[in-house]
Amino acid sequence: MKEDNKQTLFQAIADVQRRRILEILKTGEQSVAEINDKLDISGATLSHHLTILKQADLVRVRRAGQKRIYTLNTSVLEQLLIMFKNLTGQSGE
Amino acid sequence: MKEDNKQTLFQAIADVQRRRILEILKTGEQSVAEINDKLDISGATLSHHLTILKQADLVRVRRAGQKRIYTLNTSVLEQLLIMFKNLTGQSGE
DNA sequence: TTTATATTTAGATTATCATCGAAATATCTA
DNA sequence: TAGATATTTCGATGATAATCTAAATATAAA
Repeated sequence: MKEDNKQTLFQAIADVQRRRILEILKTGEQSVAEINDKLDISGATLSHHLTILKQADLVRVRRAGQKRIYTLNTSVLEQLLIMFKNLTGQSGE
Repeated sequence: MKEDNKQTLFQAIADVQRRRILEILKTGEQSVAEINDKLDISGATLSHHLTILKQADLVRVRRAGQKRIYTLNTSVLEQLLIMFKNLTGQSGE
């Protein structure tokens, strides 16, 4: 993975709200409004965070009527875990 | 682990120079000057990054004459790996 | 004890980032 | 088509953060 993408990924998970969004999405795909119910930030701020997570390819979106449904992208999460192991030399076992 | 410490950890690894420092230390303990030889930043900036890594408890220091020798703190790296796995929902195997 | 070496601290600058309210866009429904 | 709902975009603001040079501190050597 290119260093730029790596940086985008590590940066994306550096924010506590974005990590919360990822954990919320772990429980299943959800609309923006549903995610927003579980956080204490404005819609504009949530939208901003979702943009960053999208850029990092950590989440995917699809439309459903007026709603937009966000899901986790597990393959990138796997890559992230591998990069972390490489970073630290931890085998994880 | 407290959310504050978690944030400190994720923040610490969000910077590319600090990740480089961790990778440099993977090859073994080193003095500040030795680390600096492998990076293209000023001594002051390196010192700043080392402070942040120390606060996150990702590295440890000991003195040896005028030098200060930095080492990785593997136990915190293990904890961080666990947090990564939790975040990503990946078993890692 | 003066000088050299190693590293940190101080202070300043510039850039990035999280956040908000308001406005814009897009879709659906009546 | 008009109004309601869902989400994003705009523009601004305050807070952090990365970086540098210069000065300070600490240790070692001459």
